[in-house]
Amino acid sequence: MTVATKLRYWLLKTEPEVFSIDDLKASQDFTTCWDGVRNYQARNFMRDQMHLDDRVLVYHSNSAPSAVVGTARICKTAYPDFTSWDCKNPHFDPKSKPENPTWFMVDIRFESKFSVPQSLFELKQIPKLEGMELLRKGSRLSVQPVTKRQFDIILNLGKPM
DNA sequence: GCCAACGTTGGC
DNA sequence: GCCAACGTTGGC
Repeated sequence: MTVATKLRYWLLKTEPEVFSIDDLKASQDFTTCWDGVRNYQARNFMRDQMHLDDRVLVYHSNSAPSAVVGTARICKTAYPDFTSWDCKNPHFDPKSKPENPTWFMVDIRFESKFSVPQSLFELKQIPKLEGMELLRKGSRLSVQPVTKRQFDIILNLGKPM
């Protein structure tokens, strides 16, 4: 029996001072583990809903300007975030144990960098993006689902190199 | 640096 | 279960 898996679309936030789209592009095999997510809703999206080859918008938060800067793909589905039980890691969480992990991560692979980064300010001007989670006031979720339509609008405007 | 909008913790 | 206090995120 074949299981039909629907391709999904996501937005992942990262602070470029910590890990940027250029860092992703420079990573071994263009790939990195998306560690350090410590929010249950974000974890649940990663653990329960991300499929192989799902598409990702990469967003630079806490930036000048904050913007969607490129795309990636999910290249490994959820597995335990081992940084959570490393007491020397800044994302250490004593309640997460190897035998019963609290936190999960996925791997993503660089796909494209935008020649025209799509700043938060610009995205807010686009009526068709109304309702997008990223644009909601006070939105802090670092792993967000986006619709295909939202993804395509931003991809087209971003003009991947 | 400020502060609004969260999510988490823990007393009760 | 309620909610105040606290810590964090992230725009500006």
